This record gives sequence, structure tokens and C-alpha cells, in this order.
Amino acid sequence: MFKDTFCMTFSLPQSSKKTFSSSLRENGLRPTKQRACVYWVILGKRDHPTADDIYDRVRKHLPGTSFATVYNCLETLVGCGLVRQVNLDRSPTRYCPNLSPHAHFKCIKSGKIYDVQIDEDTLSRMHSLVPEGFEAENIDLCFSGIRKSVSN
Amino acid sequence: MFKDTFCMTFSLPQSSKKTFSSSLRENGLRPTKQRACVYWVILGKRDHPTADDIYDRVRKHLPGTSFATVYNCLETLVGCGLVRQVNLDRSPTRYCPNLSPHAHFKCIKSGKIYDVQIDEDTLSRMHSLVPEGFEAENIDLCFSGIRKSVSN
DNA sequence: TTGTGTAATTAGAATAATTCCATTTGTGCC
DNA sequence: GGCACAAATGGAATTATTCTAATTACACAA
Repeated sequence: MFKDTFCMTFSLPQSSKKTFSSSLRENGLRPTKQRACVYWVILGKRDHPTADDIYDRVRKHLPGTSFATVYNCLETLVGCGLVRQVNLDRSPTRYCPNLSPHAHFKCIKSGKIYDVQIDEDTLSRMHSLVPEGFEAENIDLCFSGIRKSVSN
Repeated sequence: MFKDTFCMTFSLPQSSKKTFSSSLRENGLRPTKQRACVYWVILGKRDHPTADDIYDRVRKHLPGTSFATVYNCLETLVGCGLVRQVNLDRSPTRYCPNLSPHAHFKCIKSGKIYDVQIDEDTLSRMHSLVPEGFEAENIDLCFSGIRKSVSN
């Protein structure tokens, strides 16, 4: 009856939908409903979900989705630059749609992860640490400690 | 005949031996030969070995050593602050005896990892990114990219 | 020395996140 | 409508690491 049943339970906002489709198309990939849903889930709740979290959330809307698909979609989205992978120590990889240069703070009490903005100045200073002959394509900065004041 | 047979094939330099024993004792732990060997191996070749690498190297000198022991020893040494754990993306954890504040650079071509010194100034600047109400105990900074110039 | 209690080590099983594989399903195009 | 290929699927495989239960080694007291 409805070919796109999934549209009834989730849909990307116009702006994101455009970035989403064009990013994929630029890479010769198709904007499928699974990919859209994974992207939508990551945009929707910015709590740095793991693949597991994403799997659960996606399946609320596309119940047939497999783990392999979630991993495939994540890889694709990361490859297209639509989401970023966040790896903190050995814990499961997390995903975040914040593409601006930022660091992460992990509260070792609650396990929560917070984005920390990096100003241009500090960013370029960090870049200048890289010695002659090395070309840094990527910087990862991560703090860990505790969040005080607020009872968490 | 020799109770400490292992001493014939590896031994910590006097200075390290002291730090080693006292660090452990301060934490109510014993300086065993396995722990000494793991520490010695990490000090000896500073190529950021994985647990696997360390296992191989240790077994050249203490053939009976098990994987569990290597992991136990590493955990102990990290806990005592004698070595540092280095986690880069999802690859196996690496270990390094450089305790001064430093970052890492991973060459995505060769897989090699290099230490990058961080000057006090940049370090404190990075620290000041941490927002009010958060107390950072640890900073991890890691670059990835390629090493140019030298053919590697 | 000789027990004795506890810490450390051991081998192997178990776990957890992720990747692989072989098959099926979906889509764009003639 | 059928063909070619991309994407998704379920389940098996992999890999780093942790756990478990049993054994061994050591520190200290008797």
C-alpha cells in the first residue's frame, strides 16, 4: 500500500535531507531508508550513541534492520563525512553529528560524553606541535575526569 | 641451582629497578619477575608495543608466561603509573614508558606511532578549554596522518 | 626450617564489539 | 519485465580482552 512505510515514523528535516542525499550521491552511493534512519537517529539524540544504541533506536522505526546494516550504514556515513566516530579508550565506538572541530570530555563517574569547543587559536597551536615532516590530517583531543557542581 | 634464572636473560638497569620496586611497594604490590620483565620489555624497545608484542618479547625470556599474566602485569604497571596506555581508534591498546606529557602521531601509511612533545604553554591552553564545572584528570591528544620526506 | 594465608600466575573458557560471508532483496535502466 | 549491480540480511567468524577456577610462589609467624 505504502511503498515508503518508514516515512510515517521518521523523516529527516528538509535541510539535513539535502546534505544527506547529496553527500551520498557525491560518493556514488544511494540514499537508502536504512542509511537515512541511522543518520536521523544520530541527529535526533546527540548523546554520542554506540552502534548498539543506534541499532535499538533504528529498530523502533525499521524493525527488520540488522546489526550488519547498522555497521555498514555507519561506515558509509563516516566515509561521506556526515558523522564522526568518537573513540575513547577501549569502550565501544560512539557516533556524533557535530562536524565542527571539537574535543570530548568523558565523565568517568557517569560515563557521559560532552562536546568541548576548540577555538581557532588553540587549534592552530595544537597543530603546530606536529613536527617537521609529518602531515596531520586529523586531531583527536579528549579529556577525562569528573563533572563537578551538577549532581549527576 | 639459580633461583633467579631469569636474571641471566634480562635485568632492569639500577635506576629503573628502584623506581619499579618502590612504585609497586607503595601500592602494596610485589615486584615479581613477570612484572619486571614486562616493564623491562617496554623500556627496552619504545615502539609502542601491543599486549601481543609484549607477550612475544616476554616469552623469549620467561617462556612460561601466559597472556593473562601479561595483561595482569600491564594493568598493574599502568595502575602504578610506571607505563601509559595509548589507545588510538579501535586498534589494540599500546603501551609506552614515556611519562612526560606528550601526544601521539600515528602514520596511517606505516602504522607507526611517534611521540610528540607538548610544551607547557600549549598544554595549559588545552586545559583551559575544559568548561566550568568539569575537572579534567587526563588529556589525550592524538594526530593521525602521514609522515612525509623520509621514505617509510 | 616449616606451615599458612594471601598475592600472583596459569590455562583455557567466556565475552563483547566488530567484521566477514554467502545469500537475498531492492533499484535504476534498457 | 528483465538484467546488473548496490545494499541489506542472518549468522558465523574474528580479535582483543577479561574472567574463572586451580596452581604456584612468597612473606611472615611459629
